[in-house]
Amino acid sequence: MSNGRFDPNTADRRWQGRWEDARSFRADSSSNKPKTYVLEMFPYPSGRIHMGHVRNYTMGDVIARYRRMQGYEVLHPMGWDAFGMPAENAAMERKVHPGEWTYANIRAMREQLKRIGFALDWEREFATCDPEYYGHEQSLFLDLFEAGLVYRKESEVNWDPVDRTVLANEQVIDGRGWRSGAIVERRKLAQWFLKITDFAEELLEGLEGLDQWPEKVRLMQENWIGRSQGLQFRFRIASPIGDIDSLEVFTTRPDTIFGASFVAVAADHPIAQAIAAQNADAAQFVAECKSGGTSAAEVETAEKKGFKTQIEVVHPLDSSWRLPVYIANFVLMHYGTGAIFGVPGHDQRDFEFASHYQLPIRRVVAQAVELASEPIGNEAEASKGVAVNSRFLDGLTTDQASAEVIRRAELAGWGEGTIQYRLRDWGVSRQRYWGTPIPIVHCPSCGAVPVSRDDLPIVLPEDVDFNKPGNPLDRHPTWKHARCPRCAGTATRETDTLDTFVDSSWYFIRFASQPSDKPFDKDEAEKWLPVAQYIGGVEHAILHLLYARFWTRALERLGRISIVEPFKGLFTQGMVTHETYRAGDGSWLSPDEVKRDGDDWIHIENGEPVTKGRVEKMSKSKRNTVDPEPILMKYGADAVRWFMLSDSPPERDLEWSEAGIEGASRFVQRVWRLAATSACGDGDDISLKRRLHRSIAGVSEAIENLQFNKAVAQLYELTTAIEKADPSATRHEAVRSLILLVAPAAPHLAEECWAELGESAMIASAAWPAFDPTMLIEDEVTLAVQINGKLRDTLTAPRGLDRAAAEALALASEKVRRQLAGATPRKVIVVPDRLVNIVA
RNA sequence: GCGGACGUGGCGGAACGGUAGACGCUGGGGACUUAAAAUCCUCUUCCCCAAAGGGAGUGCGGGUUCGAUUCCCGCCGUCCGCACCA
Repeated sequence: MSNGRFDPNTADRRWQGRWEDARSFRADSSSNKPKTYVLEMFPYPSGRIHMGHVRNYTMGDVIARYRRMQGYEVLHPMGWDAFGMPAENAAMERKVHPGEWTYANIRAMREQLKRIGFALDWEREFATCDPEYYGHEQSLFLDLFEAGLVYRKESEVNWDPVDRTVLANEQVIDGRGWRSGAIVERRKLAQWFLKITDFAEELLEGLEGLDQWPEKVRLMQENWIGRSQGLQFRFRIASPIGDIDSLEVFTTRPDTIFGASFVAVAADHPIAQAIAAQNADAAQFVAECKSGGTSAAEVETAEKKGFKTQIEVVHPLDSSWRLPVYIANFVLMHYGTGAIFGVPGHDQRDFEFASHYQLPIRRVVAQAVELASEPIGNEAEASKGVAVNSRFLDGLTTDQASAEVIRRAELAGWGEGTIQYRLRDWGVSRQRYWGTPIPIVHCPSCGAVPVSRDDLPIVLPEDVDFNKPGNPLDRHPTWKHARCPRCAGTATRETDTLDTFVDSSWYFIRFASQPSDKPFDKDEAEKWLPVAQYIGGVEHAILHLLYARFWTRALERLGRISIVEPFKGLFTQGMVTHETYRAGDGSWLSPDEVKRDGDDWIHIENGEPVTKGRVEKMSKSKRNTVDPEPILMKYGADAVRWFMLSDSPPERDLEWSEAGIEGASRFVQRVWRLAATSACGDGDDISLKRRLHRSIAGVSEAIENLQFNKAVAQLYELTTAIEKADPSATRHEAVRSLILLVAPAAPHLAEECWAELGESAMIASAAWPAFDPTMLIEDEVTLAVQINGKLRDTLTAPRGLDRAAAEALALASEKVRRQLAGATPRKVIVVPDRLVNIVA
């Protein structure tokens, strides 16, 4: 065993078995050690682990193992985000039950994860499709329901008339259903919503405290919540239609109120609907607006169009001033009040609309009062300035004028200063089978009634048929028939299931505490929460993270938990990428279908030339994926883990390459050789000792800052230094320390080396090495000598040399004397122990 | 359109305002070997030069500074998020 190569094929399994037997990574909530919670975003059980998972979980594992070695009790769990559409698709395609398919995938992926040797507490594993988990979720839903945070409202969905199913936006391709190819309709269905908007302000303010989150993610959430302050006010309709006698609008620029030329409402605004009911032309225009696409390109190019109604409204600050009302295609029903007043001079959309319909374009804001009569050019001026042509507002700044208009509106009662959010309530209804059933019963006399808690979990029926279109829950022969929990009359179960984002909004709490009689125990959960370090992809920067933050705050409001932010530290890792290859006919080729031929690439099968494309995210469609499993078989877990941490900074993309994994594998063997050949020598090697302590400090710092690529580089340097050193007691000690430093990233190798060095305990329970700060200070330093900022020489000098001595030393340099050629320096800058800059 | 990030050798990337290119990959040369693999040594930013040495250089143009990859201003390019948000 003490010579030859490290053999991961036997070693990996052996140590994984030892860890499992010793329950090395079980998180003990009764431990006296300080606790920490390391979590990676749990995977969807698609059936196979991909490189993105490997990278994500390797990073988390390094943190978890590093913390454990530092003496923390670490919670590092794993589970499965197991509900969702792919299981239903598989059911349709392969005639397997979604549950059967999902659990088979979980078994396969669990084995794959175990093969990589992650320090996970598998005793806490669960899947969100376990009735136990979603039963608790149903009870939490009822908690929110009782707290008034759940409501039902009509909402539009994408409806596939052939498959008779609701489609997600991503399933609508060019206006057609992805499977049926049928033209998708917009249908209104009564759906359940969670009042996330109640928390808009808190969720926004809370971002400020998240100083261990990437700035980018905080900004994305901030923009998503989209707070804007302004005036909400009512126009009186000159001639009321039916019982509608006023029209409410929202503006962020009340200061431009005297620049109004028109008022416009969205096509689905009640006023537009009322008019369309009486006027065929209006009805046609409304229909046209609804059929327009919402893609970025279409929106960009869509012309601003309107339908002029017969209605006029009265200007709130001048009762003799009438404004025409249009139905306009660019006004959105879901923002503000679904109606606007148009100020063409100072809003680009309004400008385009007014130009089209020859409406007045007035200047009411100028950069200076003197410029009041400057005409508006060929685009709107949205910038702030001073009010002009605005009666009593003239001369006030934009902010002052806005405040004044709000003051008058509130005084006179026709409007009030308000805050609008872009954030909308969270629609959680999904017309699908494979999800958490919404625990509600619809009773003809009592309405929507929550299920009795004694009946939880409401379990999905097993005997479902995916061969017919529509929601299997809805057409199941018996499942939906129920008794009303209130009046015991005949009633119908809700057949919608919850959005899978609900499942992932509290799983991190369940990991921390999993009693069987309730979703979690407050005290137990709070031993671990909040998650100290959460790691996942940026694709979840908005929705998942916002929903989880909301859910946690909602539970806090209900007194169920006393934390408000679930994730203290967040890290978003980059993607794993690979080169792409295309055959002559443009079809994508996978990496194992091509080979190198000098500087070119050829198709192995037929020898034809292959075009090498861009490096892109690994994806099935580009066929540039690399399956981790054969790589793990060939190189072992540690080489793969090591490669995942090397080279690229973790927040950036990592390009997979054969050469890269080879390099990682070489390093694993180098460390093994050092351990296998190290002997207890005699004597101190002070320079190696310094090098070692610098490495311990450097690697620790790099891991703390999640700069794994830097930790890796430092370990390479240390390894080289040890290899080059002569045998000594220091060298043997350095090898021991190296093994400890390498352990979080390459744990199997580390265990094997540790045993080889004669240790009887596992390195999994060893302590992280400490460094001696005095060892970081060198007694000789290299002084850079510059002339006018250009490097001319480097000198070795004792540390702590004073300025005069350093200057003298520099001026004595042969190279400096030659460069100066007798000239007298005008000035000399000395940075002690670093450099001397001679200004000539 | 709005918001943000990034731009350094052949490649991935390092560099408290202070020796640019650590470390890895690739490539060249060499050692060991019958040979190969493995391993080890060595070179590898560009230009001039036999060498010693010199010059240029962190997307482009300016600025601040004794000194700028780093700070400031203005461009160019790439990528990401949001998007008719009133």
